Amino acid sequence: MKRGPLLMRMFEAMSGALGPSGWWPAKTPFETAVGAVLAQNTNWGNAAKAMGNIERAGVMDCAALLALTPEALAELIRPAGYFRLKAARLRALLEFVDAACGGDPAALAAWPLETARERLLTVRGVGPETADSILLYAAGLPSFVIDAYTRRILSRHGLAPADAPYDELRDFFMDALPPDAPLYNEMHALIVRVGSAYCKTKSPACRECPLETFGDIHL
DNA sequence: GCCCAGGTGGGTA
DNA sequence: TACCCACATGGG
Repeated sequence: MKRGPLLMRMFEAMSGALGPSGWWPAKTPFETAVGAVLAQNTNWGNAAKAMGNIERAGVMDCAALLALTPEALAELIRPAGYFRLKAARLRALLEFVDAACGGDPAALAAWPLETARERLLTVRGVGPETADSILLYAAGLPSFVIDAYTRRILSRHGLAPADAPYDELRDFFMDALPPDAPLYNEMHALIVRVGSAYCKTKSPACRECPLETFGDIHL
């Protein structure tokens, strides 16, 4: 089976079992971008606690966050882990968003996709996954997001090696699927939902997984 | 107490 | 280029 139809079958299997995702779990493009940094290598629940702290402090805004001292920002985001590191990364992203997007990352949509991506990648602390998350979920541009769950699911179904380079896996999806942001959005959301519920690091747990019988190769 | 979670960048050979 | 490591909290 060609890759496009295969991926669409995978999409249908997950979508049929789980229903619509309504992702990213943030209210605005700005919150989405903040969340993308806070969630790096971190349980979403912890990132959400940090987001709640920012919200309650009344500083969920580019200028307001930039006005905080690095120490105050770090303290607000402590529950997200790596809080000193992430305070510096978040600040770098905020400076970029302020200078290049007038404080709203949704404005990235005014640029061609790969141009916006290259510029985001110049920000210290923004790697390919964070950049693609912002492009897709905050700016609505069709940039497919590869994360740990995507790697694990592809590799467990024999579709790609787990340690393949990021951009290769991104191309794996983008060469096979039409450049459709809502499709990429929901596909990645479903992958994370399936991955976090069924596809654990240890013990494949494919029983009851919507992808248990997907494709010819599965565990 | 141990393992894990929606990465990234810097250092060393 | 290819590893190896630091970064840190909170839940199961």
